[in-house]
Amino acid sequence: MSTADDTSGEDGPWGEVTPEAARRLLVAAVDAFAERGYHATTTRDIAGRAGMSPAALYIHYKTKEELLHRISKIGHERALHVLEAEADRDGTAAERLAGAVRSFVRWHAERHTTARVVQYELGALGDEHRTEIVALRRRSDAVVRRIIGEGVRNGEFDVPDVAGTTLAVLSLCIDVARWFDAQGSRTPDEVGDLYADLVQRMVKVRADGSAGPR
Amino acid sequence: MSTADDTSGEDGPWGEVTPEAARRLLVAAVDAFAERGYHATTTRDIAGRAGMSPAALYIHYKTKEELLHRISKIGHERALHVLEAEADRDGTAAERLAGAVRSFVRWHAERHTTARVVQYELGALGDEHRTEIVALRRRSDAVVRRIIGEGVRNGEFDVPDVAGTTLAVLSLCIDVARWFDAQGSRTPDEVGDLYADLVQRMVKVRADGSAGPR
DNA sequence: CCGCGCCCTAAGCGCTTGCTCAGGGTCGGG
DNA sequence: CCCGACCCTGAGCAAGCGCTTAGGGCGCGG
Repeated sequence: MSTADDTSGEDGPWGEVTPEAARRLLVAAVDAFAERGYHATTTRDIAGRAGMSPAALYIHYKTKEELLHRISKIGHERALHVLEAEADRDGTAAERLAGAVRSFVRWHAERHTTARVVQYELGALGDEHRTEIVALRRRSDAVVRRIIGEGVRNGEFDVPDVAGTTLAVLSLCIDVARWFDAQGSRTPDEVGDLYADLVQRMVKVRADGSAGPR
Repeated sequence: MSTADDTSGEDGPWGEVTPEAARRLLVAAVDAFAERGYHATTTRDIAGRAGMSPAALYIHYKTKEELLHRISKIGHERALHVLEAEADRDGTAAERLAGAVRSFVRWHAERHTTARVVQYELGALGDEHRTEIVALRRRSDAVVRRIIGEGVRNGEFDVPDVAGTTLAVLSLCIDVARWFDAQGSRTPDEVGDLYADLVQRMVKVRADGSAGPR
């Protein structure tokens, strides 16, 4: 019946999708795409979950791919917003990195249904739509890279390969969407705290004075 | 410890697929599944890449899903073998963990086409086939957990949450298959070294005597 | 009451899908 | 020469796909 989507702290993740019927279709599409994948989901399935006939979908969306694009764009924007909000706070680089990882991971765990579509189904987008989304992802990368770079510059962090470590941190967070199980024993908060700690350890200078590898 | 177990070479990992035509079909399927995804790949596409007619596929495989199963099973077995070989070496827990991560990551980068199919398309397997594969994945988890647990017990590692950290380490390695780009600037060896170092930092005790989080 | 616009549906079109099947090359043993 | 055995193909079937179109139900100004 209901999905894990209604546990959000905001009044509604898809509140900005304006005609109510269009929103119902979009939420149904998120569930279906997350469960079966984009290509294995039929327009009849989406419409059925929204309580409509297959034809109703095409009143609100031009194609099935446009639905995916809307989901992917809004999802990426939300995730990027979460990341930027933490990155723009005051505090040490370590505090901001921990906050960013914690919030970003929590978002991917809480909203793992959406996140799975957003992360898994990039390849199903058309060419122009995909390049638009890839630009959003590059901004996420830039946010994390900036924090790590600042930490390195002011001596908080010891990171020989900033670009590679940024990639690894983002990869770690994003992959939460793949394995997180709402029925499992870990809450999104717990995973966020665990990951924030692990990432801290990856970047912080070590008191024993050992330099980086090589 | 076996000497002639080298899996390198161009046709490398699929040597055990015995009729040559069946192997050609399987390699074609790996490429197609990795490029477009299982559900977006047609049997005509696979057969075409192998230089055969669509009907030829069904002489060697009963269904398209059986092809995916064969790929997924062999891929998981190879990856697990790589992991276990490093875990069974002599040395400290830190050395074995670093070796396991380095080899596992290198495998996912070098063979990222196969790895992508293996990791992305689990959900497209039938029920019995999927449970069989999930059992293999649990064994990978057990291997890493054992090393980390040993390091904790003998004081090499400081890991408050062994199960969670194991999950994170495996997630980090596996996700390499998603983002690794053969045309990119990083070689599989470089990524393996980088990741082995990052994982070391995640688990090793810190000389400044700080305890874990909380 | 009518008539118009807004949403929606029943029906179905053209095409592709996974898969089947009767038959055709080729080759070694009689 | 014929013979199955072995692999493979051309043609195609039933089902399902994304998407379209003609029209129905309903609220509302007149």
